[in-house]
Amino acid sequence: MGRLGKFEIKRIEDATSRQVSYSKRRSGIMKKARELAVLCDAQVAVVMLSSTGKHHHFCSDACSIKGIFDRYQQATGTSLWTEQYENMQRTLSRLKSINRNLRTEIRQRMGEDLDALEFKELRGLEQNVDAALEVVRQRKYHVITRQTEIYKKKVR
Amino acid sequence: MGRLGKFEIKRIEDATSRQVSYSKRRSGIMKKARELAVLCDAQVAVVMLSSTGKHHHFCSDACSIKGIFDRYQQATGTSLWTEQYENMQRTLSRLKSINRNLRTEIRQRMGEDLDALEFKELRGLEQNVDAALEVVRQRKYHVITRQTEIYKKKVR
DNA sequence: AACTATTTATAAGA
DNA sequence: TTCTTATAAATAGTT
Repeated sequence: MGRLGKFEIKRIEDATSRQVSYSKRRSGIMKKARELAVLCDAQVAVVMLSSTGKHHHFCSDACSIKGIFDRYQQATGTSLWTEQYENMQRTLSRLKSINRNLRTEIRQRMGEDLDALEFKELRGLEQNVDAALEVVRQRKYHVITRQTEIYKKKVR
Repeated sequence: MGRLGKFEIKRIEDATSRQVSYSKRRSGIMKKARELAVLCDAQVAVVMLSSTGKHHHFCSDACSIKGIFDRYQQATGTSLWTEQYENMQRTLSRLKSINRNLRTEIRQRMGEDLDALEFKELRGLEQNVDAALEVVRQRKYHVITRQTEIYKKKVR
């Protein structure tokens, strides 16, 4: 027969009883959630993961858990995903901007898109490119010289 | 005195009663959720948004709603945010890679990091930088010439 | 916030 | 799982 007395809230050790309790109480909570949503015109979402790996959920309204959670986030001001998401968005646009600038710099170093530059900037760019040219040239000579020496050794 | 009869589950029209009911039933659901979590060793998350803009939640475990939802997502296989998130991650690393390459190109055009380049590449770079230098130089002369003309006109 | 008449939920048993 | 039943728990209406 029924319950014999008050009953303590602690983990049910017997696996079968635990599962039966889960099933019964789950439907109880779902019912309560639905009632609360209807009676009080509230939005309710319930998510449950059982110890056996099963999962169930209840969701008022148009049954979009994501929707309710997004609204919850907005309401609480605590951003669960939003913060991370917005961080990524910021990083992304920052990278894009840096990228644009790098491309512009390269184009200018290639002699393109110079219209926006003033005389001083052009002079700076010229000197910079000139110096770079000298370094590249020396490096080239260095490489060709070393290669020639290696070749001579082989022939010898 | 107490409840006089069975009572229909439909929106409570009286705002005060609705609010009181919300409050009472909310604590009821929270209690049930906690009991389920403990008794059945389950993970439970409940989120509620009242019609008056208040919000409450219950969460078993270490009280991370995000955690439970992430696990729920994993369990159901439905990716609510994951897909979007992974897309952004991909875009981000792509941009970072492009960025790295652009920086390398610039450094090489500045005469740095040339060790990795072979002779052919160095010769190509030299020719490219040389041509660019010529363009920049001509542009500089163009600008200085025009500026001088404008100055002469002003003086005249 | 407290009370209380009823309805509900549910543990244990079948 | 589903039903039954004894009992505990929840709660609508009232104060």
